[in-house]
This record gives sequence, C-alpha cells and structure tokens, in this order.
Amino acid sequence: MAAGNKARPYHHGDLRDAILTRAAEIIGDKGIEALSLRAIARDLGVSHGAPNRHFRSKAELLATLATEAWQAARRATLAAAEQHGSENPHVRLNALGRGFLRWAMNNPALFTALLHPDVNRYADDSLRIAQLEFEQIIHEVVVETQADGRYSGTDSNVLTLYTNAVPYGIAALLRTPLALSRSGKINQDELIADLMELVVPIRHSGNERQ
Amino acid sequence: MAAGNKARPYHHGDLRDAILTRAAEIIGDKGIEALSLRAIARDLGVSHGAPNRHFRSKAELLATLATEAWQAARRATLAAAEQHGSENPHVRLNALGRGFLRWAMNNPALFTALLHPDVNRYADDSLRIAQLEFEQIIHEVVVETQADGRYSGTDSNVLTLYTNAVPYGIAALLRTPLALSRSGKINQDELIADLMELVVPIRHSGNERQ
DNA sequence: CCCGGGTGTTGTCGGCGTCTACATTGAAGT
DNA sequence: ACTTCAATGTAGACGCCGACAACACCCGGG
Repeated sequence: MAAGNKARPYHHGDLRDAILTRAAEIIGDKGIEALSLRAIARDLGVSHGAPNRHFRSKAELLATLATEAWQAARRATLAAAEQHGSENPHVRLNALGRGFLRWAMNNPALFTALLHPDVNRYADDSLRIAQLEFEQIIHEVVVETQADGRYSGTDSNVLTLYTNAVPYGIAALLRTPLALSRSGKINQDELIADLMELVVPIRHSGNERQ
Repeated sequence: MAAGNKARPYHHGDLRDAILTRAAEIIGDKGIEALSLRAIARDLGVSHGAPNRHFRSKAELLATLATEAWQAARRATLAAAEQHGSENPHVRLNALGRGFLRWAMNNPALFTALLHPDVNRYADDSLRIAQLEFEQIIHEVVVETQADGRYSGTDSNVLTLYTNAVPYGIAALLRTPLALSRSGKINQDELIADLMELVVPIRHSGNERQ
C-alpha cells in the first residue's frame, strides 16, 4: 500500500463530505439546475456510480444540502446576535435579522437551497427539524420582545412568521439585478441596517413609537 | 383533408399557448424539476421536437412562464388595490400587499416561477421588464405615501425594496408546511391582513404611530 | 399556380439518474 | 494470522431527457 502514497486509493475516505462541498460550489457557480451527480463524480475522480453509495438519489443530496444550509444560517444568525450582545430583546431581534441578511448575501449558494421549491418538495425529517430550529431562535426573541411590552397586540406566531419572512424576502429580492439596481450604490451593511430598521426600529430609541 | 375532421390536424394551431398552459399545470402538480419538454409534447399529442419551434430551449420556456407570472401578479395586485379604492396612499399600499399575497397563495405554480433561481439565471429583457413594471406599481404608491408625510425619513428606494420583499418573503415561507403549522388554524385572509398590518398599519388609524 | 417560410415529424447524439452485478478494501471476530 | 463480511467503489446497461438536423406538410402571398 505504500503508506505515503494517497494518490488514488480505492476508497476515497471522505467522499460524502467531498460530494456535499463540491455540490455547494457548483450551485454557487452555475445554479442548482446545473448540478449533476455524474459531474460531481468526475470532478472528484470517482466513478459515476460512487455517489449512490452516499445519497440514494439526487433529491436526497439536495435535501441534505438544504439541511446543512439551515444549520449554517442558524449558527451565523445566532453568532451575529450574540456578538452584538444587547440586553434589549428588540435590539437582539434587529441584530438577528441583520445577521441573517449578511449571511444570505455572503452565502448565495446555501441561501438558494433554503427554500428552493424542488428541494423542499422532497423534504425529509432532518430538513424539517433544521428549519424548525432556525425558526425557534426567532420565536424566542419575539416572545421576549413581547414580554417587554412591544407588539403586544399581535399573535406571537404571526409576529414570528413576519420577522422570519422579512429578511428572507429581502435577501431573495436582493439577489435579482433589478432590486440591486434600485438599491443603487448604497453600502451593503447600511442597506441592511436601513431595511431592518423598518422591521424592528432601534435608532433614536425612546421617542416615537414607544 | 376530410374537411370536418379536426381530430389531429398536422398543425396544432395554438401550440405555443398550449405548451405554456400545460407547463404551468405540471409545475403546479410536480414542481419545476419534473418539467420536461418531451412530457409536455406527449400530453399535447405532438411529437417531441415540436416545442423547439416555439421555444429555443427549456430555459426560454421557463423565462416566458416567469414573464407571464410577473404580469399576472401585477394585474391581480393592481385589481385588488383598485377594488378597495381608498384615497389614502398607505391604505392602498396595504391593499397592494394583501392583493399580492392572496394571488401568491392562489397561484402557487406561477408564484414559484417569479424568482425561481434557475429561471432568473436565464432572464431575458422581457422578463426584466415585466419584473420592473411590477415593482413600479409599488414604488409609485410608496412615493405617494411619503408625500403624505409617512416614512419621511427613509429613502424611497429602500422603502420600495422593503414593501416589495415583505409579501414575497411571507408567501415563500407560507408555502412550507412548517410556517403553515405555526400560523395554525387561522383563516387565510385574516392571517394576510394581520401580517400586512405589521408592514403598513391601517387599523385604528389616527392614534399610535401617526 | 407555385413556392417559400412556418410548423410538425422523425431520427440521432451525448448526458443524465438509477439500478445491478462485480471488485476491492479494511476491520471485526475467531 | 486467517477468515469473513459489510462498506465502499467500479463498470455496464436502461430509459428519459434536451438539442439538433433532415425531411414532410400546409398555408398564404407572389
């Protein structure tokens, strides 16, 4: 076996992860439509049937990718809020939204997978759980914000849906050339802050609207 | 020949429209991933090469479908606002959002096409124009609302982006089983109204927040 | 009347996802 | 150390797909 020679061992050793990584790259470069198991296998120097050992179907690969995307989004969003570290729930809620938006803009391939229609059509339990865990972050902070006296007239589930949907919709639109042209030459972080200010106001806090 | 027999004339007569209609049906039933030109041709009783006369590629068919989706969304949204017919710009803005959301929920196949990643990747000019025309409706009412004294501190383009993104994001999330479970057994129209109230408040107008 | 361009057909090509039979490997149990 | 066996990778086949080219049909303008 020539201990040092790892040129092309019969077994790849980490094929499953390599497939997922390469898949994310391809989606980022050419879109989900251009993804093919055979092309991934070629790129990784394995035979066209090898991926079947790790993913029963292409749909299962996509679902796995989407699951990891939700987990990554959750980590990035949480980290952004914790780094900010305010004790005010509504400030944290704002930071969550900005964190998610930044992650979405910096990880277009994974963002695309989050709610891709063809991905969610074949959703399995782990995908649903990852999505749920992401949503729970928002929900918790929403409830805290309401306990703080804000948005008291609105059902917390409706509010969670809203707070969840806004950054998602913004990120989706920002990925089109049209919306980008309208947002013009504004700095990305400024734009994100301005947009989230409309959802959860945190500037000049203490005068208008509570 | 056989003048009266129109069972299967050599020329279909309206193949292009028939393809678009059938494509929308298939997308609604099984998703864009399951769409194939050959299956459409089979369903319509024409040969597998016939669609190529009307759409140079599958991507062109999808782009055409997306263009029609933006136009349909524009018509439905405008109609909803006009039917409401208030002279207050912010009330009309709210009605626009609710109209779009209702359309999106009632036309899932077309909504899916609006910003489908693989569709927009091959966007042509007519698709961009249709998208632009939709956005302009929102932009006009946003400007009127600002002239009315509301949201005066925010750039109108940012505000348009926000107002555009919210119903889109909500509609996208509402198409997942998870978000639906959270919204629970709430009546759809009520849910839409509650959500849009968070974007553009119109209830108990005149007391809090302007 | 004819003829030319638009429309539909048929055949072909390479690529794809998936399945099956076979090869290779490393590790667990004796 | 030897055997066994499940996991992993390979090679081939099948049917479907998108795209293209060559041919067939049909209608309307000269």
